[in-house]
Amino acid sequence: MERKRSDIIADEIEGLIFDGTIADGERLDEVQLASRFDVSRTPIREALQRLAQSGLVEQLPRRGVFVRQPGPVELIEMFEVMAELEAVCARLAATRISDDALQKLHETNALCDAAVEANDANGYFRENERFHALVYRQSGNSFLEQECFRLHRRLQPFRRLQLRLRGRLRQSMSEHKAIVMALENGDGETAANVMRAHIAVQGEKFHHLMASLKPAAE
Amino acid sequence: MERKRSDIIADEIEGLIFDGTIADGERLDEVQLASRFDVSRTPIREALQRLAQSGLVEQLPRRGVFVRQPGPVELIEMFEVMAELEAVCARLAATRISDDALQKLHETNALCDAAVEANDANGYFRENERFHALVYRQSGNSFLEQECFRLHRRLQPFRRLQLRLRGRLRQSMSEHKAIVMALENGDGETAANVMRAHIAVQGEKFHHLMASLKPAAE
DNA sequence: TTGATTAATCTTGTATACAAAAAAGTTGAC
DNA sequence: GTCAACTTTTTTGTATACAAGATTAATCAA
Repeated sequence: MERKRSDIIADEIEGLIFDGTIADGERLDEVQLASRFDVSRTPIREALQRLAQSGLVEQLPRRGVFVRQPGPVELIEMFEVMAELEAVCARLAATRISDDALQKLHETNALCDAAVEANDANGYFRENERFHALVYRQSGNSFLEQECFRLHRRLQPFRRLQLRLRGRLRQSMSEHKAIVMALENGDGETAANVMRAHIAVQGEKFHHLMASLKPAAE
Repeated sequence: MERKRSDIIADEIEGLIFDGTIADGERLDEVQLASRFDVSRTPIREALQRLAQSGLVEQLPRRGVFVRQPGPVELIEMFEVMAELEAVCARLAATRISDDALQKLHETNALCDAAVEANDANGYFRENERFHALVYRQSGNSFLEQECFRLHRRLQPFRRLQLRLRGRLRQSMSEHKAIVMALENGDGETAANVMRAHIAVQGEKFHHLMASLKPAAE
């Protein structure tokens, strides 16, 4: 199934927002975007409506659409929900996971480990994504899986920042291992608790996240 | 903030799908809908894209949009996620709820009780909604609250069916009371577990849900 | 009759034209 | 100089026109 043009444009605009080309609070001019992407206003409007529904921009009727980056409070809230959703995945996965998937988790963790040793942040990031995607899948609930991906995607630009914390990679790795161990033991509660703590914004992570928001806030 | 026309149309189309005017799998003809609502294709297309994003219809590029009602498996999955989300709300609310909100929960339950005695299904339904909305709010996480409302709304047409179960109302009431008690005690785990079981589709509820789907399945 | 190839029709996707509302600019009174 | 009412311009929302892909119908060969 091929993608629609407006979906591609929506993704591109999303990119422009994430990389700061379009700043928070700024109005997204339809004609300007139309000329930038060399299309008419119609597909631009479709893309903007898609972004409005995903919450990345706010659409004020008859006034225009504006970039609305989440503030500190909303961001904390979103991470809390992400932590809870992933915790649910972990708990459900504990009783539903396949041996094959457990094997894959071990493999992914090994690659993660190697990336940490090699100080390969990108490699770590990639395998980390894979780890979490595997847990989503092993929840055995594809609707839950989709919801997790949706929120994960929305938090992506902020999530990446977290990993920059000194020593965070190693701690994150040990949490991954604890999660896999709990899954192997079929201990859903432990898996959920570790996963929740793994995602949750707390302690130094909180301060770091706040610090990363400073520039956008002023 | 006034609503957009296409949003109103989207809601109306949603209604047409829910009340069976437009059946599952049917194609939503743009020109037909345009003449029905006496507008051009433009706002119809906007409405359809909104519905596509909410998952109520599926949009196949260059082919059209089709009603896609959830099948049994997806429905069970959605209810499982709803149960987990509400359980999270309950657990968080246990440590965050205000005295005022606890008071309101008691009041709502009293009205619920009265509706059960009076065999007032609609009244029960209304107060039940209020009860759950209060718990969402008291999670202290407005993003979570919104997500709960979103899924709740999507499950609404199926949720209503559940209450028709003989004796379900009284059991549901006692579950509500157990939840409030747990919240009063600040016992998040109990509140979460009771709430999860309260929403989850299991036992007779499962068979009832399946039975209600039969007509649409054949 | 069946099957495949091509032509006609229908439907979606995009561009443009128009209407209506909001924002910006201007004029004039005080 | 400031504020208010009016005018102009800009911008969104809607309708319509056009382009291109998909579906259906039709033609023709085996």
